[in-house]
Amino acid sequence: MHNKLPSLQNSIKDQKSRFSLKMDFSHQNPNSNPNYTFFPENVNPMPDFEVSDYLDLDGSIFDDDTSSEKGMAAATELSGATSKNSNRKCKHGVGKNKSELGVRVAFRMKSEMEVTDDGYKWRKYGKKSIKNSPNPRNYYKCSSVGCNVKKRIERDVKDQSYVVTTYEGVHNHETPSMVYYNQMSIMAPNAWTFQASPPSSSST
DNA sequence: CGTGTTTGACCCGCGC
DNA sequence: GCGCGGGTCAAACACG
Repeated sequence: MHNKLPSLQNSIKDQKSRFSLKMDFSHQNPNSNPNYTFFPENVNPMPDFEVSDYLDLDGSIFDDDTSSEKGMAAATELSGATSKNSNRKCKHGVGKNKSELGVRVAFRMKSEMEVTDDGYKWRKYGKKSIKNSPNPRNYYKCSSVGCNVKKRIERDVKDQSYVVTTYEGVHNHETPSMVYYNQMSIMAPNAWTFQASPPSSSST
């Protein structure tokens, strides 16, 4: 259950932290200027966006608030929808089973947008209408070479205002944004100082 | 022209 | 054995 793998929790929490980072990215253009990560403190970049649950679909549920009930419901649905897949091999061996891919984590968040940018580059490879769900499920693969991480995005059946994002596997690379950030930090460390300062409120 | 999306077809496991 | 449902492929297409 919870204590099966300490590294698992760390991995999940790491993904969550990256996910939080991504929300910052999504406010600005994530690919052009990662230095805009830090939005003005007095501005809520995405007022309708909040991570409510994050789940390990192998059975454990990590909830950091009282929304565990919702998380449980989502986990039940998702595990039901994916349990078969966890036991089967894809026809071409492209799809790996759980043991090969690593952890599977589902984020359930309130968002108007179905596609949110988490800093990684994803390529859509499928779309499927799901039984008992009015909304289709979208399938994405990480575009990075050698990275087999996948994610599924679908709207919550019970609450359409929530989006369920299921990550399968762990990235073996940094986010493109972070790579860019690191490179720029090395090449021109001073270039970042101007924006490290809080946004000037005197602009009004 | 390179890259990403769309979408119909196909494959596979499971339940009946 | 058959049908259903979910996951993936890959050709065609769109776009910058």
